[in-house]
Amino acid sequence: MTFEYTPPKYAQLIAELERRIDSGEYPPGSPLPSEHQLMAEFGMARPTVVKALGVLRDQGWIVTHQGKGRFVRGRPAMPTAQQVRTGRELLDRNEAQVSGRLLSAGEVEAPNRIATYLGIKPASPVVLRRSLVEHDGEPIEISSAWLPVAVADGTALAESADLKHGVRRYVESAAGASLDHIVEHVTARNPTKEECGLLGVKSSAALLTVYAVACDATGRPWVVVETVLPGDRHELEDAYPIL
Amino acid sequence: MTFEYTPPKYAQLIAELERRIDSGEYPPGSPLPSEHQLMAEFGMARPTVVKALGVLRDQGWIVTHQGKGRFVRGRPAMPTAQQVRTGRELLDRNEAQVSGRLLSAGEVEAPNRIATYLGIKPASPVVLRRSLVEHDGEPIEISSAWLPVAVADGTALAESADLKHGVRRYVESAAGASLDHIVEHVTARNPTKEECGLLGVKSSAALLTVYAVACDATGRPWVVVETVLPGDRHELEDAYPIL
DNA sequence: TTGGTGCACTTGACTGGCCAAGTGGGCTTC
DNA sequence: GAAGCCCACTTGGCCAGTCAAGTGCACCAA
Repeated sequence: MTFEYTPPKYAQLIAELERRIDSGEYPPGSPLPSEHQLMAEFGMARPTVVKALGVLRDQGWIVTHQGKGRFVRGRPAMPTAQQVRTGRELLDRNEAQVSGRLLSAGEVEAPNRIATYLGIKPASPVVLRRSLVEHDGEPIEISSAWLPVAVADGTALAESADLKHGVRRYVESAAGASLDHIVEHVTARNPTKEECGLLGVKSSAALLTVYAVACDATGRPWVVVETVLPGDRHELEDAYPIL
Repeated sequence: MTFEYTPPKYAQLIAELERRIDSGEYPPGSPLPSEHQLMAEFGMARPTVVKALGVLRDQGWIVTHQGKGRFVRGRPAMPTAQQVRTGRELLDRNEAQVSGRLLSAGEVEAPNRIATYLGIKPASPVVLRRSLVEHDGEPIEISSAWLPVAVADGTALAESADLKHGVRRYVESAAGASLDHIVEHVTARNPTKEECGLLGVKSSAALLTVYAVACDATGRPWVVVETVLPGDRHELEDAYPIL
């Protein structure tokens, strides 16, 4: 019994056209072969050709002008499935894979900012799990996760043992739903005394802090992951289309 | 002579299904009517129904499981056409509309960071246009635009007069191509002496700095717009999907 | 020369139909 | 009763063709 997988025809056409654009055979600005030419060359019906071209348009490879044709834009410079984002990385980070040490794991009163993000009353009890992340023996980052006690209850998140998986896995099983999107808040501030000692920076240093609120598909927040980085050693990168 | 515009059938189906999901008629988690049921109800052929459902899936309204059906997720919480982004706002900002004053406009040597972003040699000549932005008489932000002289030449960008349009307009006409996407770099640092005076902050304050590199479709950088904000008075927000 | 007409070519929207593949429940058979 | 098969229903993929709408150029007439 053999399992042969042949991709759908339209996917083959997509791959071939991407190859030709990448190779320079279809340089940016040049017109693509018309739908009928592609039908003839690849032996496909028109809807199949159109479907493939629609995907290429949605991904930014080409632009179409009704009555004129389709024109090459080039390999989309924007990574279509976005790049590494701070919040996503924090959510899926595995404590066993990054070197560092757990600072605390337990119940605290929610600071105003965290309470706002989680949609709960200030000073409500939340579970805070905080770690110092090191690289080559140097402290580089303090990362924290804040959850309502109702979510953290019964999970390993409030325990002092290393987590086997990222925070996301625990939250999703407690939530019974999958996390859908992240809202990030970035700001700069001076360190607290504790952070000075942990990160080994002066009290006048500028810290970059990122709060990432992870929500389900209905927009309900489930967890806030936070990271604090010395600004002189790190920068965040992000890319997005204009308009 | 009358011009009546009737949207395509598939667009009408999209609108109607979005309405039903929004109204709660199709609550989250519930199955949508099958393709054949929708064909019967709306009098459309199957490809038309499938096209509409494909758009709803791409926009995050529904999920599909082959063999089982399509299921409602709810109104996508992620704004599909993204929200206001710092870099985009800077690029399209009109000097006549924001209150502030021009600090400088002319040729300087490119700092290392700017030269790297623009893909030119450090200390190459670039045109720097820098403004102090105020709100209610208080300084809140220093915004700058950096361009290779070849791009700025012949435009109003190097002149001391107020710009009639945003930077983007001038760059696009000089480039002969439209700007396609932005790569943002965010970091935190202490202010320079000059910035202390302009922004009215202490020398130990934490400043949030955003560098936005605007590129065309081929990834070539054309301009860097920069903003410097006191971290205690501003924060950046961004939302994106998980996976 | 200039202006307008018409046609060829392009993409957009839609129809009606086909077969394949995944899912789940009911039925048959052991 | 349990295992396995079959079938109905779902979505995925594909085809052949129609009509509409936008673009540009060749051609023709004033």
